[in-house]
Amino acid sequence: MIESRTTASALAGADTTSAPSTRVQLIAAGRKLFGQRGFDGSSIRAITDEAGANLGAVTYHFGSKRGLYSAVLEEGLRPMAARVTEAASAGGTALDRMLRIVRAYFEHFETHPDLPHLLLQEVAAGKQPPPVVIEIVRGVKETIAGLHVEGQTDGSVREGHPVLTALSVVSQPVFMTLVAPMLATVGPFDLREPAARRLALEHSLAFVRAGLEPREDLQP
Amino acid sequence: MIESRTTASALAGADTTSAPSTRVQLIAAGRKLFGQRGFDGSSIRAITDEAGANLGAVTYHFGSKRGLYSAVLEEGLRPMAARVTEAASAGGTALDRMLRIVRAYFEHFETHPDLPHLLLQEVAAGKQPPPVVIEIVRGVKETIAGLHVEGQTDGSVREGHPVLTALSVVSQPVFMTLVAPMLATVGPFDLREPAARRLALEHSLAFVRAGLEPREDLQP
DNA sequence: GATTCAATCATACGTTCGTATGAATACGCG
DNA sequence: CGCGTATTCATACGAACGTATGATTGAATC
Repeated sequence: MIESRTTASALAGADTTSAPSTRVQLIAAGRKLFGQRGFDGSSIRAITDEAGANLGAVTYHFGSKRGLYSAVLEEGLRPMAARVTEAASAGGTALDRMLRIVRAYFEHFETHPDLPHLLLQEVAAGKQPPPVVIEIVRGVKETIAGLHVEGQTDGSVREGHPVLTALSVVSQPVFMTLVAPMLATVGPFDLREPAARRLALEHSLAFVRAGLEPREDLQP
Repeated sequence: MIESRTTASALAGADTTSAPSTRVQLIAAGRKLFGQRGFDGSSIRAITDEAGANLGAVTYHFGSKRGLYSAVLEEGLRPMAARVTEAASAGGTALDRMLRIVRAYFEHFETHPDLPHLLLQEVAAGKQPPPVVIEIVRGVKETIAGLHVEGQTDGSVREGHPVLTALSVVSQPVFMTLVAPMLATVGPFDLREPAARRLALEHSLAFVRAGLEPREDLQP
C-alpha cells in the first residue's frame, strides 16, 4: 500500500514561496466543496477537478478522502482558534475580551464563510471528528468558559453557567453565518453582504453585552 | 413513468387508525437517517431497510429520493412552526411571548433533536430548499420579527433590528441542539440529557431576556 | 369467483463512487 | 549526465448508488 504523504508534506508546508503545490490546492478545493456540499456530497473527482489535479492526487497526498477531510478541518480551524485565543488574552475586562471574541469570529467568517457548516455537518451526525478537531474545539470552549469565570471575579460578567455562556456567545457569529444562505432565500436580507454583516456584528455585540453584563438595578 | 403516490397518499394521510403504513415508516426512517447522516450520506437502501420496506418503496411513494426528503422536511417543520405560532399568539407582553417561543423550541427539539441539522444541512450549501420549506421558515421569521416590533410599542423589548433579533433568539435553542453531540465529545457536558437540557433552557431564557429587555438605567 | 387497481416485491441497468496499480515524468544531487 | 526519489498521470476494479421494470400479491367491488 502507498504511504500517505501527509506528514512529509506537512513538514514541507512551511515553504510559502513556491508555486501553489498540489497539496495546497487540494486543501483549498476540499474546503470549498466539503463546506458547500458536505463530505458525502463532494466526490474526489470533483475535488481534484476543482484543484486542477489528477484523480489520484488525494490518495497520494492524504491517503484517503477522509484524510483530506481531516486536513481541511485542521487547517480551517487552527487559524480561527488562534484568533480566539489572541482576542481572549488581550487587555480590558473579561467582558471586553468576550466581545472581542465575537468580533474575531465575525471577521474570520467573512473570509471563511463555509467554516461553520464544515465543522457542524459531521458533528451533528454524532460521528467522532478527528482527534485534532476535538482538541481545538475543546481549547476554544475552555478559553471562553475561563473568561466567564474571570468575568465574575472582576465583576464584568454576571453569574451563570460558564459552558452555556460560551455557547450563547459563540452561537451569534456561527449561527448568523450558518443561516445566511437560507435567510437570503426567504427574504431580502442577505447576511453575506458587507453592509448587512456590519449590522449583524453590531447587533450581536449589543445582544451579547446585554446578555452578559451584570444588571445595575440588581447590584446597586 | 410511474407517477408518484405522494398526493394520493397525503390525502389518505388523515387515516390515523390503520397500522403504520409504509409511507409513514419511510418518513420516519428518512427523518432519522437524513438528520443523522445527511442527504447524500443516506442511501435509499439504508432508508428502506430502516423502514422495513422494499427497495422500490421510496420511488413508488415519493417519486424520488429528493421527494422523500421534501416530505420529511415538511412533516418535521410544520409542527414546529405551529408551536411557534401558538406561542406567539398567547397572552402577555411581547417579551413574554418571545420567551415562550424559546421554550417551545426547546420542548420540540427534545423529541426531534435531528431537526436543526436536517434543516440546516442543505441550506448551508446554498441550495434552494423545497418551496414549502421556504414558506414555513419565512412564516416563522416574520412571526418573531413582528413580535419584536410589537415589543417596542408595548415597551417590553428594546429597540433593534427585528430580523437580527429573531435570529439571536432562535439561535439559542437551535444552536444548543446542533452542537450537543460535539459538546458531549469534547467534554463531560451532554446537552441531550434531561437535566442538562433544563439548565440550558433556563440559561437561554435568562440570556434572551437580558438581551431583549429595555435597560431600566437607560430609561428611567 | 372474476375483475381491478393500489401496493409490494425481486431484480436489472447504467452511472458514479473511492481506491489501487503501474507507467510516465519531474527533480535534486553525485 | 545519470541515477534515485517524489510526484503526476491514465486507467482499471469492484462496490454502491438512484432509478426503472415487470411480475406478484392483497383487498375491495361487482
